[in-house]
Amino acid sequence: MRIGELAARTGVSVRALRYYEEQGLLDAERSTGGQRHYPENAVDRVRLIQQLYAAGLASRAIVELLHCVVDGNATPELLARLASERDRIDGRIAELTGARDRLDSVVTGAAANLRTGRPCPARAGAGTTGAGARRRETGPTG
Amino acid sequence: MRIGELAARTGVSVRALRYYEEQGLLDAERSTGGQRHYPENAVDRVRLIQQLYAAGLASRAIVELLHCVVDGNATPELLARLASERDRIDGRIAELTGARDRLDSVVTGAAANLRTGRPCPARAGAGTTGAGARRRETGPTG
DNA sequence: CTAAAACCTGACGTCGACGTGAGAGGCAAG
DNA sequence: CTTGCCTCTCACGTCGACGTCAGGTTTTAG
Repeated sequence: MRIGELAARTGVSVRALRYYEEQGLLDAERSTGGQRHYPENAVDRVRLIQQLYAAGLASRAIVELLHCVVDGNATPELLARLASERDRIDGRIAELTGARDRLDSVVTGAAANLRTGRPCPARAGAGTTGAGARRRETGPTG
Repeated sequence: MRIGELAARTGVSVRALRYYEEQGLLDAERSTGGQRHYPENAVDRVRLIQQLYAAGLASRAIVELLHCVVDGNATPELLARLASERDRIDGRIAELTGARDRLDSVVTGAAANLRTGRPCPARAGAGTTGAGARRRETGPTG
């Protein structure tokens, strides 16, 4: 298929597909006219790339990973890097979970305020869920 | 405390603290000489800001959230936005979890390759998918 | 054939959270 | 006073994954 169809089927832009090729993430055969032609499995490949990008991996890391997946070239160093990437993702998940809980407590508290008509619980003293909402602004203007 | 101490105690750069002020996330009293002075609770404030940044919230969203937390101004619209941010974080967590599992299977499979000396399992069963849409390619060991 | 898509290669623009360097001023100590 | 560190305000630089515009070519439809 040509680049437009691949873009449509994967949901990524044509520009992005060219960018992937530029980064060595995706290769294509060329027609006599110079147009790119992709095999069916390019769809899955692009989806994998997207997933890895979404995970926060840089294109350079993805390139190496793909070399492993596609060419079967895996060195212990690469594996170590990928494992470390994995751990970083784990860390991010933990961060996000913490932040989500925090945000949750803020939202919950604020919603309660709307109902009670009182100022934010942060001022009243600590969080409703106790998720670290002790943002006691013992400060300036009231 | 002055900006250098706040930076040291929070682990963020001086530049970042000035940036937060520029974005309306953090305010400071000024000495006659124009230097910023922060109260103790600024430490917690900065940590909250960092956590929200880490969660992927943009400074604009954080500003509004802080207005809620600090000033007690929460509109239903703001709450809806924050709730939607929360859901986005949830989505990100799901994305990351999926990507991590995927990465995991690649690493595990590649490690198995190193031991067996065989090419990547992606090739062995590649057929149409190439990059492996199926995460069943994980090796026997774990 | 023509016209219209779709595609091509550059190459500059974007956005966000700062980094970094310049040049000048504040602040405590001697 | 001077020294020396910290701080101030611009204001341009960065990095990554593209967006977008320009100008030309290939493919497809009629």
